[in-house]
Amino acid sequence: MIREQTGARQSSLRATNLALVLRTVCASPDPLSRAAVAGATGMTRATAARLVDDLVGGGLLDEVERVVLARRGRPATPLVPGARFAALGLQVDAGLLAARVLDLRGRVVAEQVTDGDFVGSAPVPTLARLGGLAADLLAGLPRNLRVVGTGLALPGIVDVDAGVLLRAPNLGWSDVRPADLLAPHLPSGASVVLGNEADLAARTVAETAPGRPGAHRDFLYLSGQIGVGGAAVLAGRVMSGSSGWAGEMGHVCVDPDGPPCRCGSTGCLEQYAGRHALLSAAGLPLDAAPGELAARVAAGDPAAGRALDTAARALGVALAGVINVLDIPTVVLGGHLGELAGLLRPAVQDHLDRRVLSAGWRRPTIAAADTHPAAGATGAALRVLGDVVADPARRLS
Amino acid sequence: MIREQTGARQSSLRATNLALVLRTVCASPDPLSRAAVAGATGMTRATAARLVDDLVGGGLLDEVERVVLARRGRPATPLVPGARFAALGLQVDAGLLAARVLDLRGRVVAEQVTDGDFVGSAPVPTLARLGGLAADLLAGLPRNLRVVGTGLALPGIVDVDAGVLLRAPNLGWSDVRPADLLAPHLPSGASVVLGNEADLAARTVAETAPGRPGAHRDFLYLSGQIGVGGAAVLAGRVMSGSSGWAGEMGHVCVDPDGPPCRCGSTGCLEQYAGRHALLSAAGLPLDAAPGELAARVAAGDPAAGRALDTAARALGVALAGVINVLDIPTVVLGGHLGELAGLLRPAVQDHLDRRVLSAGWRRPTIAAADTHPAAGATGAALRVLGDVVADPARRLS
DNA sequence: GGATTATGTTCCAGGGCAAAACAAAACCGT
DNA sequence: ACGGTTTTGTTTTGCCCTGGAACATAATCC
Repeated sequence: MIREQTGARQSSLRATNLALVLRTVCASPDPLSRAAVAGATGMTRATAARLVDDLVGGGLLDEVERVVLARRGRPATPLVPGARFAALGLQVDAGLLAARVLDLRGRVVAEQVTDGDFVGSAPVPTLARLGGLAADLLAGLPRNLRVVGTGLALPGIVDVDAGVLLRAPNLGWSDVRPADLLAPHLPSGASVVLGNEADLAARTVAETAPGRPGAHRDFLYLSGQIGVGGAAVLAGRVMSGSSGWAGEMGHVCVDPDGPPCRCGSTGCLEQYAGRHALLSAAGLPLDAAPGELAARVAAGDPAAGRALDTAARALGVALAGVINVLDIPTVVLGGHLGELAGLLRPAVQDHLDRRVLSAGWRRPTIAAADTHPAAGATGAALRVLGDVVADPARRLS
Repeated sequence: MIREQTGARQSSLRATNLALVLRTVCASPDPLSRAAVAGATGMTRATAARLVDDLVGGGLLDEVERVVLARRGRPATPLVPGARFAALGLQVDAGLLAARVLDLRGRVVAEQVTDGDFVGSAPVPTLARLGGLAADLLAGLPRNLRVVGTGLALPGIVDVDAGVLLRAPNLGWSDVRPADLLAPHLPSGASVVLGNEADLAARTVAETAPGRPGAHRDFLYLSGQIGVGGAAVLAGRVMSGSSGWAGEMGHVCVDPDGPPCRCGSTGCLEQYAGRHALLSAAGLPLDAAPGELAARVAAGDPAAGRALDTAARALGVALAGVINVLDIPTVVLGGHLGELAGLLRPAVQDHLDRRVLSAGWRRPTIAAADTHPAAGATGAALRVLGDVVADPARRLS
């Protein structure tokens, strides 16, 4: 007999409503009162107040000083997400290591980002170095801050459930269990959740703080790194696929007769719009900044212009295919593609208008992510805090 | 103030559990007893029995005669989905009109399928004719059968919420509101839910009866019609995109330098693997059966072989892209592609193995749907009955 | 024919929310 | 200054739903 799903009981009701209240407060751009929570959720003030009290008791919500407000009636007690809860977000990328502590309000409590070249590095020392960064960060935190978990963003294919990095081409890693290597540096018993870097970067676009919706809720995120990663976000949730390996948009085939890709296929998007591909097609060194390419295009350099056109065409073809399948007509460009968004947009838009079937009804839009460095680390922390927001009852008990 | 979501109350709890019980019984291949429901859901026998009693009272579950079973203890009362509830599924396709009544047990209570050529037909008479079919069907039903709603499968882009068929290229229809045209023939007050034909056909793969899981739960469905439609199914749910326009896999670009498509793009999958494209590339008339093509390939006809190879390559390229983005490594072929699945599989599999990034960890599989004619009509009925299973409380009150 | 066993039912207690009355703390007007 | 008004937060009461345990039922087994 297969357990379909567990039946809901009174405590489930409570857990659901606690989550709803916390989510409502987190989602609001400015502090809500108990009465406002009741209004937003349709609950009675009595019920909302009781749930809020419990959340405040557990530290998941804080009552803050009321600012002067010229309004009639008894003054409200403003509620904000609890500052005591935080999560550690880590990131390993080809060019950097990052550790960042984010609290439930979405504030960066502490961070440490170090540049470096980790292409072809060995997993053990690299993760040990990252663990060291994390340990330093945690040691300097206020005593009363509760770090509820750790997330780690990795540039490759990750088996989330098993906690294994299967393959990270840019790092040259495969079959690594980072949690085991990080454990010595983290507080004992701390769990480490893995995630794909693009998925987690996309999450920072979907939510600006734990539970707070960002500028877009439905979009395709394209992360321009050495390769090209991506993620599809629907209703604010990153689609991770049936095994969490989704979002490899860099290997969508743009031209079956195109150049071979190291993945074994031919004509992958990455071969046209990846950072290395773009720069070398423009005749620039591989470590040049995207801004340099933009400057050359502006100066009328024909090779640079051609490289950009080729990339735009490839992006258009690949994205149109994805949009036709998923019906998500908003594209957010991150990484070097975000920096070049201004130059890429006209041509990409043109291709999308022509190749997306529903373009006549809803024209696809292209936006640039305002990426901060190491967005993956922030996303990893958001991922952990998202669990807290989704099930606060577990933290109360 | 935006209403986040409504708070859960006692009645929500009950509604959730009623749905859970009904879903559990529907999902089970053979009848369950009250105690078995309790076991499967983790509820106590008392609670499960109470919920079952309510569902039986409302006709959503039936107690059936117990067959002799050599087991100790008080004999159980077998429960099955209620036979009183049914839904009407309709379908308009380029080659047929169909009306089918499906009950909650997934049995076809009545059906009527008529062939015809509706390419370039006028919406009003065609839908009137379909309405006539439906009316005849409904008139002949047993008096005690409750038809809870109507679903309509259409071969085109549908705005589900607005109830508008935006564009159906094969029919030559655009901006049609079928509900208005069907209403005169249906019982007054009956609602008509629209859906894309491929989405609904995919649903028949995902569930064999209302709430009963089919052979696959996560798969890409490709429906070979005149064009090529499709749907992505994740966890048994058809992904309809942010506006319900998803699944247009026929217009994924396979080769940007390929032949122009009537959609305005170039090198769409449909131009290689669509029924017309395949047949004409093989030198067959457009109304030939897929079996004829298969026969020619078997006989060693070079043109037919080339057509099939081209289609397989295009399918491989397009599907690999989708699998890389969505991580759904199971493909189910329907329509003429299903009939040719045996011949297509080796080459498509080959392309997928090479182009899917995660193929090394989980090899993509290709299956053929055992399509019955007018699967869209069945899917449309399943869609309506799915609402009943999802919220039985509404039917009790 | 009694013991055993599994199913279905009945009864009571506890937890959680709704509704309404009540208390509190501000602003407004005279 | 002081009562009226208004909005927020709290308390009380009642209802609904599930859990748990005891009981009733209907078969098989020995």
